[in-house]
Amino acid sequence: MKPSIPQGTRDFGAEELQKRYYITNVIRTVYEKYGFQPLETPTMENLSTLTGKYGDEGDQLLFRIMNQGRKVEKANLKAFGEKNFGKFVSSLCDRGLRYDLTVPFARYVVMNQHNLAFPYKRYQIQPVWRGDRPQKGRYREFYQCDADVIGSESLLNEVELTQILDDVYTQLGLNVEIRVNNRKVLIGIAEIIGAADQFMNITIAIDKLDKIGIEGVSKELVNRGISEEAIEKIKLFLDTTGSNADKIAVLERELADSETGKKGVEELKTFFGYLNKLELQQEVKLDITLARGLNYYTGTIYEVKSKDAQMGSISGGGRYDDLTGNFGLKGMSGVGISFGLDRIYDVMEELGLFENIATNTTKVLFINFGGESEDYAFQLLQKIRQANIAAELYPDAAKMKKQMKYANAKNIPFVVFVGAEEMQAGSLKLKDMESGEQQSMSLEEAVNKCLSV
RNA sequence: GUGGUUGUAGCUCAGUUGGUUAGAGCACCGGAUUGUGGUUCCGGGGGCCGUGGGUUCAAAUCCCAUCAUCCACCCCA
Repeated sequence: MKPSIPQGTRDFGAEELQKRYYITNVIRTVYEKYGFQPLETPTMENLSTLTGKYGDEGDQLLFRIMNQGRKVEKANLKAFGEKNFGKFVSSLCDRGLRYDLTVPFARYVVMNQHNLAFPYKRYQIQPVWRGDRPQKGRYREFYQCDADVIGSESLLNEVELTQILDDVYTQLGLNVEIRVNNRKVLIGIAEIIGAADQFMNITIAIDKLDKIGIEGVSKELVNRGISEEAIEKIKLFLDTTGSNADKIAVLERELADSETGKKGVEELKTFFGYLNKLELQQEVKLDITLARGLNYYTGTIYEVKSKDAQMGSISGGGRYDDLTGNFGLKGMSGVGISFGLDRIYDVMEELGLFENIATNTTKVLFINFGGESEDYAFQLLQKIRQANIAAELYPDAAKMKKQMKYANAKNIPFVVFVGAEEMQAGSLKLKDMESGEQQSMSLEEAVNKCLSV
């Protein structure tokens, strides 16, 4: 049998993991600096928790887990006979793999509402699964690094999440554009042009502006059944250029007749008002065409893209007013962001940003000469580890060449020889593998030398 | 879900109009070198040519199917 792994999944070796840990450590540290606390939830959730939260498209991408044992009796054989396989499969599955971290978080909040201190700020770094066709920057199993605040409507939360985005990407050495918009503004636009019921169709179409241009968007809108008159009005909004303040001024003027729109504009003004008093490293841009985000977003929405690499969004997020409402807890507004670890990794790899990352490996390899010297080296090994130095003794008295090659392959900077001479003298011989220099010294001297690197 | 790309050694890839025993580089193993690696030199092991079927005297090469892969669309991190 040829070994293989499922489509869209990957193994991560030592080198990749070191880099991935580096990224998540930066994110975790920043999250904690802003007062977020960790949470982990199960890999699988009940399907009733997951379905209906991500739109039809999302539901189709959910990985379902087939029932086992007698539970297969629940299978809807009638649906199978009618070739309604979607329904048939659903009748066979009660659970699924988590599709994101936000919905499990909402479920957790509702289940633990009496024990949590609100506003509750949690971060969560775990894999999620989507039954998408894999391609560049898209995997079926990938890590999200989420932070959410729930139980507070203050826009200060939005501001702080933006600071977190800025802080993390600056620390990682990435040059990004943080795009911000507000769903209420989008709803306002839909109202003003007299197509409030077409809100989703409109946002999906205008979201593609930077990809297919204004003509492409017009065509898309026509296809989605929007009237010519409405499309002309939409174009007025899409043409808006200039600074964030300029754009807000235009929105304020044009959306004066929409209550929801006005609210959205107010929120943007407050948000940018705070933001302008901060010194951020990355560019934060109001983008009226930004519409992405899952179904549940209702206010501010975020999206982050690398300026130097071609890659979809590497972070996303937004405010959702009623995520916990589905689970019976009303009036809980939340806002959150998510870093896409795998895409950030791909971008950093492409830009060569990992070159300066110190990879932790064994610092010292003891060459094994067998017999008494093996025993002696083993004792020294214990002492060097007590000094908190990562060290290992080659477990077999293999040929010197083989042991040295092992040190090279693992990028071990120091090799220690303890043979008959050294045992006699009570010393050891330390070799610097990079320079090739070696000298006899005491254990203490060797420890100091290793610690100095 | 739709469209396309590519599947040959552990890895990256050659392989002519179908024609002897399918190659190279890197990696691996052994030797030159029994207490010193990276460089060099010599030697060696490794392949159901993705899988199944078909055409042919003859298939890595042509045809069909299937699986996998990467890319684009859709959607998203």
